[in-house]
Amino acid sequence: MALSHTILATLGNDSYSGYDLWKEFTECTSHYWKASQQQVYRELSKLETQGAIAPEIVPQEGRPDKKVYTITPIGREILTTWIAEPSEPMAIREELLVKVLASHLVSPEIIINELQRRKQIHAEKLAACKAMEQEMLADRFHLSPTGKCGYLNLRRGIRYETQWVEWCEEAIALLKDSDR
Amino acid sequence: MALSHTILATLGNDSYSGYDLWKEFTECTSHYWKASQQQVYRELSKLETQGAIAPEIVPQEGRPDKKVYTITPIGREILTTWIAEPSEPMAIREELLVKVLASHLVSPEIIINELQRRKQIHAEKLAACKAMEQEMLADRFHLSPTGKCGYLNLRRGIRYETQWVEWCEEAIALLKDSDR
DNA sequence: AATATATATTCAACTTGTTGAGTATGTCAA
DNA sequence: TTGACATACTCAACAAGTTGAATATATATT
Repeated sequence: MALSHTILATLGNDSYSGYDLWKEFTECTSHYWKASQQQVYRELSKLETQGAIAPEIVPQEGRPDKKVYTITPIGREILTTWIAEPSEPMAIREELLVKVLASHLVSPEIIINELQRRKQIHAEKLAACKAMEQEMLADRFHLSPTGKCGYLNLRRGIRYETQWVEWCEEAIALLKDSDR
Repeated sequence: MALSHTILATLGNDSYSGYDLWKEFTECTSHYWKASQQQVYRELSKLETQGAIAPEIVPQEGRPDKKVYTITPIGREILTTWIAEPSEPMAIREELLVKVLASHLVSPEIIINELQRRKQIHAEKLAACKAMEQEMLADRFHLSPTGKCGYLNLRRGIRYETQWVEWCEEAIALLKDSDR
């Protein structure tokens, strides 16, 4: 939807290579977006064509050279214009909710097992987020403007995972009840 | 990602025309998915080709005729197989989070105003969801297997909107603090 | 009578996201 | 020394999602 803006926003905080960006977007702590390697590289080459980002080839020892991208004034302009635009809420688009919606067509154990598995996944993510929050709060970086912005994203992640865990519990309880 | 499955899941509960489905997917109470008219009609024609759904032309007075689709045994088979597969968590992919991530590049008022606007939107959605919950709880339909599934989706929606409101408040407070 | 809104569907072009393969270098452990 | 893994990037094909327009009928408002 707006991967190019997400890349620009990330490059607004620091310089990254395509590979580094991809890792950012696949890590579980990156709650705001996800993207495949191919998508990241494609968007980077588009942004480079637009002049929004500038590459610098960084030779490395023992590893392939990497292209490190930095945001340009043009890119910064695109980014700040976009930030100032109002943005509408996005849909959840969560498969699990769709499955629950029609789960009366399958035996309750199937969906209860799935809900239990998902609860576990979200509980683990939540633990990882909370650990990261402790790290952030420790180094006082969270008090800087950039740090605060990152911290708020993490806070959203914590709330998000907390809710999933709670909802899974609620759903399991209700569906188990109908089982009886 | 899986709009066809979402359509099948919806048709698993009741029969719908393309237009009715589109309305379902654009209503704020449909928390699980959203889709454009064009997407809905395209997926419907694909599903019809597959034999997963069967159309019935319903003549109407004073309105264009409509094609009402009903799920077939083939469609039910596709749906139940899909429900039984494990599904991984989806990314949030929320523009507002990306904007907050780079919001230190713009003046704080811009992002605070946007957060206030969004808080308002989510508060309204939350109120609508809660009203719908009261309706559901009143007619005892929520005790049936199909009703429970729909109710759980609504509960997820309530939790989702609640969290947005709370997070917006937290974000506004933290960013106002840095303003001083 | 004209305009706006709601119902109901279809076509075309485009952007974004997914999947799979392919190239290349280096580290670490069995 | 073979295999697994991590770094680093590219190409191609396809599926899914978005945007804009077009067609048609009926109701409500101005």
